[in-house]
Amino acid sequence: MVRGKVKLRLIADESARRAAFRKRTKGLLKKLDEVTKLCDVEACAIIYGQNEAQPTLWPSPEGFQAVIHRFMGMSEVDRSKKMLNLESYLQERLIKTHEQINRLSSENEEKRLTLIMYEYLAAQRFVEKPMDLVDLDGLIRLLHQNMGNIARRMAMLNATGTQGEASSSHPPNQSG
Amino acid sequence: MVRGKVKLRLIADESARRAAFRKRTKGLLKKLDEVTKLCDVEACAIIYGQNEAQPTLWPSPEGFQAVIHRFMGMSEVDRSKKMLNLESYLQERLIKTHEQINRLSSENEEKRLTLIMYEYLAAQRFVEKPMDLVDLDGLIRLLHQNMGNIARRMAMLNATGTQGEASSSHPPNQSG
DNA sequence: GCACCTATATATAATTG
DNA sequence: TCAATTATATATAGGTG
Repeated sequence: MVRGKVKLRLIADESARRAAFRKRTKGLLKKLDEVTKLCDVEACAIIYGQNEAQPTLWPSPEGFQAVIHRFMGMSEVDRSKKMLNLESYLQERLIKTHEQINRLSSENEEKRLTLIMYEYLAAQRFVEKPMDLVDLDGLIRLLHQNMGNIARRMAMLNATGTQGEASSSHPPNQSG
Repeated sequence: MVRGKVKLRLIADESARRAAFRKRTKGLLKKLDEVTKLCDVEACAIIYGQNEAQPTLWPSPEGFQAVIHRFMGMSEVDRSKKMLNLESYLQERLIKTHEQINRLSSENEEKRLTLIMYEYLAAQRFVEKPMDLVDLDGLIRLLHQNMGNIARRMAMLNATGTQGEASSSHPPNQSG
């Protein structure tokens, strides 16, 4: 019997498949480690094993996050334009949101969403200064209490600054 | 001279390093392809090459996004608890936000933020039904126009349903 | 720089304990 | 199931055009 050589399709035998998965994942991560060290590049990977509760993150949960955040941030160069269409990315997020709405319940989820809200408001300058980064509960209360003011300011800006066109991209065109 | 064997540290010669990078990246992606096919697992990877304008995404920009969204969604099981601390994740986002505030200018960024806002409102049920997924500009107008109503409903919910505690995590404690 | 080549190093399928 | 072994397949460093 020939050793080695397998066809490039799903390994039928389950335990053999798991064995192959363990070995190959190990090999893969080693290669990843090598290429990043040898060539000084940043990289990360995630592998969702069949029976694994947790996906494998490389180089580490934190390292993985860091690289993903770099990617998701899309703020260094305008990678985004060539890599993925922004509109379709937004639409995908929107769809995801709808899928998730029916599942929302936990307090943590509420916190997450409130923070997202804060991101929006801060970016739009509807809230003035960085709030305490630690007290999320306080942040939530603060946002809710201030919704009236925020809405007012939004309405004002909307009334004065509206371009009103739903067509193609032209910047707001206001000087310093 | 001995062929093969290199030490696991940065390759000093630039062109040799780039050659190694190309070869090894190719090999790496092949291995990734193999393990996913042989063992039927979901995986993705991103590699930021030194001189590359775009990072290499595997299996494709779209496939990469899909896996990352699965990960970022954190809604299948409660991976999040073990994998990363939610609070620290939120804080990191918050810091990122502040870093980005000073750079915001493009219309696209405004759209992205508005959509984030919408995610929040939809999840909180402050907007009733899925808006048209295509007309982002319309969505933006709609949100701005409705901020008054939204704020009113928020204030009401806040007044009636407030738990008011800023302490540790305890669920709202409401039965069926 | 790239494509190919070939010697060598490495990864791993199949087997054994 | 896991670890170790070993035969084989594959990846790749260094070389050539």
